[in-house]
Amino acid sequence: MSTIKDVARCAGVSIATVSRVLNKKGAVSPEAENAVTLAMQKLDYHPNHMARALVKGRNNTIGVILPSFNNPFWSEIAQEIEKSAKEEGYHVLFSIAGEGEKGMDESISYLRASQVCGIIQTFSASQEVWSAILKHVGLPLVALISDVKEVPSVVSDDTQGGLLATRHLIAKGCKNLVHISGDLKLQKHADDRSFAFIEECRKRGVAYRVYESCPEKLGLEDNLDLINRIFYENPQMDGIFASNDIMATQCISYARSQGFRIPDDIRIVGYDDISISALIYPPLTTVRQNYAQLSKTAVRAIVDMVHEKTPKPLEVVPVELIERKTT
Amino acid sequence: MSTIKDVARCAGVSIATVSRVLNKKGAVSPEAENAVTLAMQKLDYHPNHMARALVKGRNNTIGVILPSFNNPFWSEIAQEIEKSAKEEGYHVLFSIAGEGEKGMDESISYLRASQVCGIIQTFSASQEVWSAILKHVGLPLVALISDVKEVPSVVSDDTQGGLLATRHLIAKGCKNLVHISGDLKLQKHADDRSFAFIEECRKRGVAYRVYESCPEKLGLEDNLDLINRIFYENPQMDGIFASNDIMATQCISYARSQGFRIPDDIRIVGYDDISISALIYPPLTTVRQNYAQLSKTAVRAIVDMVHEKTPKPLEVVPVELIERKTT
DNA sequence: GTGAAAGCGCTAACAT
DNA sequence: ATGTTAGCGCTTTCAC
Repeated sequence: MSTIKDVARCAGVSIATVSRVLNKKGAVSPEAENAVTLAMQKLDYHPNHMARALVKGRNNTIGVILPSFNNPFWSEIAQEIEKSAKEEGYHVLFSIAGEGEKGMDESISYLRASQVCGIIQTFSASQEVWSAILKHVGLPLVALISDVKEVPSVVSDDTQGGLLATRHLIAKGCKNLVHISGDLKLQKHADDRSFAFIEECRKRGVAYRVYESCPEKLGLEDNLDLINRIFYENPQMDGIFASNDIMATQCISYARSQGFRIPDDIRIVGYDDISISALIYPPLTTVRQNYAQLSKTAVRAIVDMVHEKTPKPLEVVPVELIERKTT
Repeated sequence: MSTIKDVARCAGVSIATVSRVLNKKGAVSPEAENAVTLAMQKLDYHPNHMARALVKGRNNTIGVILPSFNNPFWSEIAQEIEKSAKEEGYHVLFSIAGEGEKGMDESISYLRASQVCGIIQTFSASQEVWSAILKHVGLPLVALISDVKEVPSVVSDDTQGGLLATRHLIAKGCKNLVHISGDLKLQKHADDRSFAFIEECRKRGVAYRVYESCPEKLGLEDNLDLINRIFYENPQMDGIFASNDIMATQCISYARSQGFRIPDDIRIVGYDDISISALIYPPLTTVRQNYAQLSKTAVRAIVDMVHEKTPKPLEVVPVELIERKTT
């Protein structure tokens, strides 16, 4: 790998000049510039990010902590963050957090050691874990999806999402609703979907029941057990609001395998609108999270913080009900 | 952010000593070690990866180029690579390649500039593109999924996969098969699935037809057009072998929406076994690619190359037919 | 066992 | 307009 020195020698100039044309900073004569450009090509020169980051103390890289790539939801988020970051001239360094607090600590450690200039954190964690982390981050940090009091957060309008889903089900004539929530112990922003569901059912006098699932466990089998139980315990059930599309998909499969017709016997609405939701049969009615805007806002917030601007403490991104064929 | 200097000062030793305890290299007195450890904790010190990489000329980071996160297939690969790399003591830097040759060039540029010590490349590209790239990589490179002559490659046993799928369909009594292949112009290893399909049909005297799809386009709608056409042109069709699970899922949806019963009227087998395939209804019969072994082998190959060992030019990972309910 | 010093590839004053 | 030089934070000889 050739270095700036090689280029300088080859072009017959000093390294400072090379650096100047590299960064388009400072004045360089056309001849020199030409010589340098040529030399760079000839030597197939690629500037060393590390060295540059070292001297500038900055990386132009945003660290992103994800719980996993298992749920396509996170992949979509990852992809959009990458895109938004690129538009702002930043790179992205992903870290998949292992289980529990330790996993998250490791991720943060890694990202800090990599000198990222900010971290987007998507992992839901209890308040205590957050507090512990916040003590020693010393880096711009924003929470995406999960909402944390002490940190600028960007979330979907989950109350609205819950409302939209519930009202839609009721409007379609459902009288006996079941909601499958995420892990309510984590105090996630997503819990608002569940609260909205409950409140709306109460207000409208619709019978309802809430079941709590252990989410990020990817316990696909655990989910199945839960769904099994739900169907057993709720023979009257005519509508399900699942807190994510994977769960909704599993409900559809279970229902169909038991001979229920969808939407005639049971109506189902999901949450997220991951890309397969439109592909399955019947295509899933769901609440779409705006991945692009979610990601862009989070990236924007990091960039702001890097530039010493203080972003809004909470950004709420609108959601949208996508009516397809399961309702 | 505290540096090694701060730690040294705080511990009352030289930076060399700090470096020694940091790397557990060279002899350090217990007292000194203690003082340093304490100082590191007190200052919340995190060694700077960049600086370390700069001086060592190595990163312990493997670069991975992916076409997108859109198909869950790639997410699963990404996740497994991360896992395998961690086990080998490496980090992973993902780069999502944009469209075409330029996107790939940019990705490679970025990864090289980031001083990764090797690149795992999953993107299918034409032979010319590959040749152009190979000229100036100067870095351990391995091709995953896509098979490239000049580069150590790790692939699934796609011939076997195609055979398994085709035989299974025939064994179930199908007489009129359709295969939806990927983009055959790219000369991917995956094309072997198609060749195996064709050969087996010929050998067994089963009527067949092959349709080519433009894959990585995520043209979900394009896919739909194609499927539509396939059903229109093949009223006799009683079995489909799709080259990936997403496509298979779309076939199922289309078939069901047209009133076909699965598997009674049409049997469908997919390829990949992405995690949702087991969740949809009916659960998809498919050829499972062994993500874990695929990834581990690729990582292993990079590590070998870093250590100046030459890996096998081609590793073929077995596949497995997972029979579920669409056949 | 420990410290001083050189240098990894680069940028940013400071000279010229 | 261009070159010289001092570091960025770290590892690694080489003395002591």
